[in-house]
Amino acid sequence: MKDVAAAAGVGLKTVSRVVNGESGVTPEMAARVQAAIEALGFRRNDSARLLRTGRTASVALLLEDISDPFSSALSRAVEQVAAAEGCLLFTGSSGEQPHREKELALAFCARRVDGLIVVPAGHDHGYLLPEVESGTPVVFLDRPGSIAADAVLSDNAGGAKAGTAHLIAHGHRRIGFIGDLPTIHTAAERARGYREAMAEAGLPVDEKWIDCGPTDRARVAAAVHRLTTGPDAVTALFTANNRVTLAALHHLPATARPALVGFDDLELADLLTPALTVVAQDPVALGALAARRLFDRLAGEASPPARLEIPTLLIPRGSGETPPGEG
Amino acid sequence: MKDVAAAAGVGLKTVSRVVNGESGVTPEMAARVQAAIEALGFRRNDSARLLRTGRTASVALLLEDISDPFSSALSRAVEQVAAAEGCLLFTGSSGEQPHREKELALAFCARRVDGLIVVPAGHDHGYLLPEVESGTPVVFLDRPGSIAADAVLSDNAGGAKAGTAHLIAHGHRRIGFIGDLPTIHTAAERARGYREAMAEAGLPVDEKWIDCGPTDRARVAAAVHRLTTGPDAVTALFTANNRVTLAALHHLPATARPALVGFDDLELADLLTPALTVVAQDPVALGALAARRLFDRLAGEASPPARLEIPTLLIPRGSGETPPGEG
DNA sequence: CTGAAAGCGCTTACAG
DNA sequence: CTGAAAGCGCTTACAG
Repeated sequence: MKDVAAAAGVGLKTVSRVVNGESGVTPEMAARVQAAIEALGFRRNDSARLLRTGRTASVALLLEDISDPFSSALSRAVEQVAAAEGCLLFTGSSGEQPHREKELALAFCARRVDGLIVVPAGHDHGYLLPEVESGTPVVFLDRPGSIAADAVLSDNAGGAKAGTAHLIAHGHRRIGFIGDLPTIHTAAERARGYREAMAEAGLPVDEKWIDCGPTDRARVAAAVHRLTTGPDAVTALFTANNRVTLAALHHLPATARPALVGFDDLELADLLTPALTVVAQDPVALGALAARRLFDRLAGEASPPARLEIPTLLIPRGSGETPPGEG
Repeated sequence: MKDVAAAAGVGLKTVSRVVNGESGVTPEMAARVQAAIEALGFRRNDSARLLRTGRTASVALLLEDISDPFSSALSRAVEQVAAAEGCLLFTGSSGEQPHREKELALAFCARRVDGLIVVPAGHDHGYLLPEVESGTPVVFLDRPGSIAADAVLSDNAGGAKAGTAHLIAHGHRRIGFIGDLPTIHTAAERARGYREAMAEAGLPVDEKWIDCGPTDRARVAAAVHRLTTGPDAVTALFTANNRVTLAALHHLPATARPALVGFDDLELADLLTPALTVVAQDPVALGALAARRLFDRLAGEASPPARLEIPTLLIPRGSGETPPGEG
């Protein structure tokens, strides 16, 4: 910019004005500056500009794993809102590791992102307190955080309850629940919804029917096997997230399958035989709302932190409507 | 930082040294600075630091649509390499719109990202020339760009050729090809592979068998209908990307289906009836190689721009092994 | 071991 | 309409 000013024989401020399209520059002056800009191949350094301005026109989205379809759908929704606000988007994956979540979040804050959307991996977000206090808005997404800040969540309990009730309505009394690690908020909430539906129907829950743990194939396969064989086998299964459902589908016998309802929709769910009944989340709505909230905070919204919930949708397709003893 | 220096009664440089863990500070001095840092809640502003340093420790990945499973897999792979290099990652989606690609790419460059990985939406990348010349490495991913720069691609023609040859090997002579817009490089390459396989087998290609266009459901449905009905119906179909395959699966009759091979793997492909035979790309390898290449350039690698190709993998699962007239 | 000066590339306030 | 000065928050190069 200094070079451009020198080449055009004008002051720095005039170049700045031309670059920013500000008014109050004579056409001839502007033309001279423009010529110098092109001759030198000048391109404004936005990082420098933003340093002076105080904001960075960027927000960060901290996900569990961007390659997961749920995460990537969130990401696109956030990106769209950010773009409309003229903000660029940093993304990062914690891989469900609390130390990585913290490391990435603080790295984003050190860059002075204007705001931060976090899908929590850990349970202690005290490290974000100084950032929040110094004015960086934080919105938790998909799971609540441990500090006072907005949170945008699915109605996990309600969805699981509806899915379980759906199985009950189709005659099932012995229903298995295979979920994620109970330390994960969404997993705990979905288990709660399952229990609520059973309780409201007056059905006893055998604790052996509830199997929570990591979502790797082997563990889910073992759970499926344990729950669906033997004299005490369940007649229906509620699989509490997309990875569990996927793994279960791979390990369920082709014939004599229990009824199945999964939490989270899958891309080819409707083409399976039978088609898969799911409780679908709306990741686009979740991401958009979280981003909207973040920018509202940035715009000065000062109401107390809120927990916003997005409803889920039960989509009956076949696998959840088979009566017990048939399947 | 100035405040910290004042509070600790030391020079600015001493604070800088403590913050950066540089040696050459007496323990008592360091303790005093540390105390001031904590009292004031000081956190270093990396953006300012990086302005002085000349780099930004960030790279950008410009995708077609981050919510697409192929894109999000690329993204995770790139992120992993970037993280290992201590770089944060900007992501953005062009939505297949050239003007948006340009807008985003230039915005990233204006932030002075250290490097840029682009999945091209447009065909003219002349606008990136000044950036490349001024030292910002650019790597094209999935599709080549119009300027001299590294490109990391799948073996699209080879994969489509293998998939088509597979159908031929199973007795098909009338094979339909449903693809993306022919202006998209990958689509054109896959069509070329199809033609090559047919030619090598000495099979004539009726131009009516080749249907290229946008990948929306309606258009693909029409193509499927046109190709698979009437006296001239094909006995097999090659669907040239994940969206086309998905749409075709939804519109193919449940019975009397033509044999089917799809380009790109799908998450539940193995659980369909019949299971879906695909030519799988390796998005993780693609993303990792592109990122690797970018950082090699950043590290000074000065060889001429190269086109790097990742092989595809034919995965026979059932839908591509049915002979003609059975289906 | 420690710090005052200059500068990264821009903008904000302020004179002319 | 135009520009010189000061400053955003840090680091680099250099004295002490």
